[in-house]
Amino acid sequence: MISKACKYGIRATIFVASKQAEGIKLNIKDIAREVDAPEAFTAKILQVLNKNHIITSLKGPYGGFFIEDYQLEQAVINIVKAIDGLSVFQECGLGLKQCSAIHPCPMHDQYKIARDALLEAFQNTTIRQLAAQVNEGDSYINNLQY
Amino acid sequence: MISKACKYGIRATIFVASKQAEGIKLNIKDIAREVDAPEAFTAKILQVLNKNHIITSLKGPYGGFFIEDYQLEQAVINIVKAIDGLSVFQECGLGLKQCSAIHPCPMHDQYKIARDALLEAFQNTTIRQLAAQVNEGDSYINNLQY
DNA sequence: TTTATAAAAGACAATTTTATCTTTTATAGA
DNA sequence: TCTATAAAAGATAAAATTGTCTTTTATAAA
Repeated sequence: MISKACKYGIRATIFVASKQAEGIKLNIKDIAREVDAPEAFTAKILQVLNKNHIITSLKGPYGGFFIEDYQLEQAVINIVKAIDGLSVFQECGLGLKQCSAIHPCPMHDQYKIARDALLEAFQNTTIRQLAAQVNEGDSYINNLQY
Repeated sequence: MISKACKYGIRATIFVASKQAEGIKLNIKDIAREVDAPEAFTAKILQVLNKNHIITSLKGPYGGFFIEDYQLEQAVINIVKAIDGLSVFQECGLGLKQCSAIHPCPMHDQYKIARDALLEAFQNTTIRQLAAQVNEGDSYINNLQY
């Protein structure tokens, strides 16, 4: 569906966003711990997110990751775009290289409904909205430990 | 979303199903060529499909793959189940190990809509329906060559 | 300017998925 | 029974994804 890297990236972004009000910078270790993702791998992903202006980073002491106001308004699809690309939202459900209304695979219509629902989910949701949910305690970005 | 193996498997099954009326058996080479999939890999996938009673195979001369009447009525989700398992239809969109109404990820509701649409697509479609579409020339299981 | 800190960059390793090749087994017909 | 045929099974290989470790670069404060 969406790569693990991308899922880690979204969770990390939401976490950073959820701390924006506090005006602090977060380091890799804290982010990885919070979202339950491998630290070094998370570092690589955060690098990509910074390069794509999803979040912002600053090196050195008192450095770390944070998110700027305008970045909070971005739709989550931009995170997917930065890490996985947009192909999930375009590809054929049965793997045909070209699949469209004029040369459809047998599942084209039904699959398109699901794929468009996915697109809508990621397109119509901003990072700010997700962070707010977490801050209000309505949802979570980490795993329950049992 | 769904593995390449699974997509090959669905296309192969539809092809075999589309030839049912002719009462012939198809060999690996012909199936692989038709659905534009690597031959040896397709062989492995057909093996799994046979084991899971999605299609039927017979060894030896005049052998090959075919589909029986009762197998045509199966929903495509059974192919996915045989090859990838059902986790796509259950997993969290952000990769949480447990994500449900009581411990939701921030995208739970929107993602569930897409995931359920996907489930519906695969659950409410039978192999017979897809084969019929192909036979009527309304859709395709191979790539256009350009 | 020096030192400590934290991310960036680069090299590498493990795992999973995709793909191929060889040998074995089943089966039909001569 | 022998032979030819086609799938099954098994062993590998290649590629992609996930994950780790080390070195370099930027920056803030003393």
